[in-house]
Order: sequence, then structure tokens, then C-alpha cells
Amino acid sequence: MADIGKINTDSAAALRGMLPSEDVIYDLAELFKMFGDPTRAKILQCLQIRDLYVGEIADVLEMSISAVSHQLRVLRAAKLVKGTKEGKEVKYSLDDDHVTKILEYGMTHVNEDD
Amino acid sequence: MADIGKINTDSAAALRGMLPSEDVIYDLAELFKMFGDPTRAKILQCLQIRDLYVGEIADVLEMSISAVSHQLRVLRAAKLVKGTKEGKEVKYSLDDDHVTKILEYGMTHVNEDD
DNA sequence: CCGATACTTGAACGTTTCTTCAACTGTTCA
DNA sequence: TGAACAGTTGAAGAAACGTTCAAGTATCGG
Repeated sequence: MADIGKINTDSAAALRGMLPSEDVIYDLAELFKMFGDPTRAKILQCLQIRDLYVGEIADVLEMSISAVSHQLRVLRAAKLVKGTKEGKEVKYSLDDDHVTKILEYGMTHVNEDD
Repeated sequence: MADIGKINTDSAAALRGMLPSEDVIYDLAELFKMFGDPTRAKILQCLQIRDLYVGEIADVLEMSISAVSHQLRVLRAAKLVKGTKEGKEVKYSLDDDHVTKILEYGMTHVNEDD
């Protein structure tokens, strides 16, 4: 029954057409990936409290400065944080209003009883 | 100047105390990880439109049934989707109200001009 | 200028992740 | 019963990821 196959194929194509474009989906996944690593999630949480130097973040998270710096580079590339040089130090801050809200929303979910 | 070191350490500890617990952060990262893969993001978008059988999802995404099934297992484990057996087939649906809102929020961010 | 401090960067590594393939279970229907 | 269909599962391989280590740049104080 070739027709049934055809119907399914068409319906699949119709649904496919309703989804966001590949580019948007990819960007969306990239965004959520940022929150999907505990170290990055913690860094973002820290920066919600206040702007911090790299060394301070490392102290708070009890991680090496290098590891933190690598993750800050990733978050910078995703435009979620920005770093400003202040003399020898670099002060990091959130670079996006959505960060707080996305994080908040995730927390709401996580804090719920199943 | 040992005092300065002390002050920084204390301040780091203070900040650390303001963060969610390790467990919560870990859960939060796990949640966002689900949205952080394009295949899973697409599956969740599909299921926002309507409930679907595994084969339908595979058709829409133009992926193998096996690949889709593997990701559905992951999403099921995260309690974001649930599958209901209907005869030979299994119909999947979203298992969480937050999914739509989190996805929406991400979309808002992604669709913005920098 | 020199050493110390603050941070960045690149390579290396072990781990995790995602897809594919093949084998398997369960259901329908002829 | 057995062939066809829908989906699950485990193993395997490739790619992506996160941390560490060592080396590099930049800034400040003496």
C-alpha cells in the first residue's frame, strides 16, 4: 500500500515544517548546553550574586583558575558573560538578562516534588 | 599579608554558601543537558505539537528509529517524556509542564538580535 | 628592569556522548 | 504458526567535552 507510506511521509513533512529551522534549533541547543555543565551552571549562579574576578570564582568553586578560565571562555563565546579587565584582574559579569530567568525556571522545575 | 588571604577565603566561603547545593546544581545541569542536544531539542519540539509514535518522530527528524529510541530513553529517564504502548506502537508525549516554558524561554533568547 | 600576581592558552588525557549496526522482544494478522 | 512490523537494547567507534599541566601574556610594585 504505497498510499499509506505517502500519507505518513506528507504528515511528517508537515510536522517538520512546523518546527523551528535547523539553525535556530542548533542555537537553542548551544544555549542550553551552557547550563548543562555543573561547573558552568555554578559560575552563572555565582555571577547572579555579584560580579567576580576569575580568582574569586575559582575560590568559590574550589577549582583551578585554569579550569574556570576555560569555562569562562566558553560562556563568553556564548555571550552569556563578559569580562572586563581591571588592571591585573578581570572582572566577570552576566552579559544577558535571560540567564537569570532561564536559571530560575530550571530551579523551579528541579525543586519540585515528583 | 595573611589577613587578606583570610578575608578572601571567608568571602569565597560566604558566596559558596549562597549557591544551591551540589545536588540541586547537578540536577539542574542534568535537566538543561536534555535540551542541549539538537536531536533531543527537536524531539521535544515535535511533542509540543502533538503526541507521536517513535516511527513518526523518526520520519519527521529523518533519523533512524534506533537513534530516536535511544534519545527517548534518555528523555524518559529525565521524566520529560513518557511512552504509552498502543498495540504494536508506542505513543510518546511530554511528561512535564515545564518543558514548553523552558523551551519557549530559550527560543526568546535565541530569536533576539545581538 | 625584575619578580610576583592574575589570567589565558594549547596540548594531552581520560570520560562522556551520540549514532550505527545487529540482535532481540513483543504484537498483529494471515 | 510464522512473517511482517514497531520498537528496544547492547556493543562499538568516532567525535566532543572538561580538567590538568606547562608555558605564555599582561600588569603592578619595588
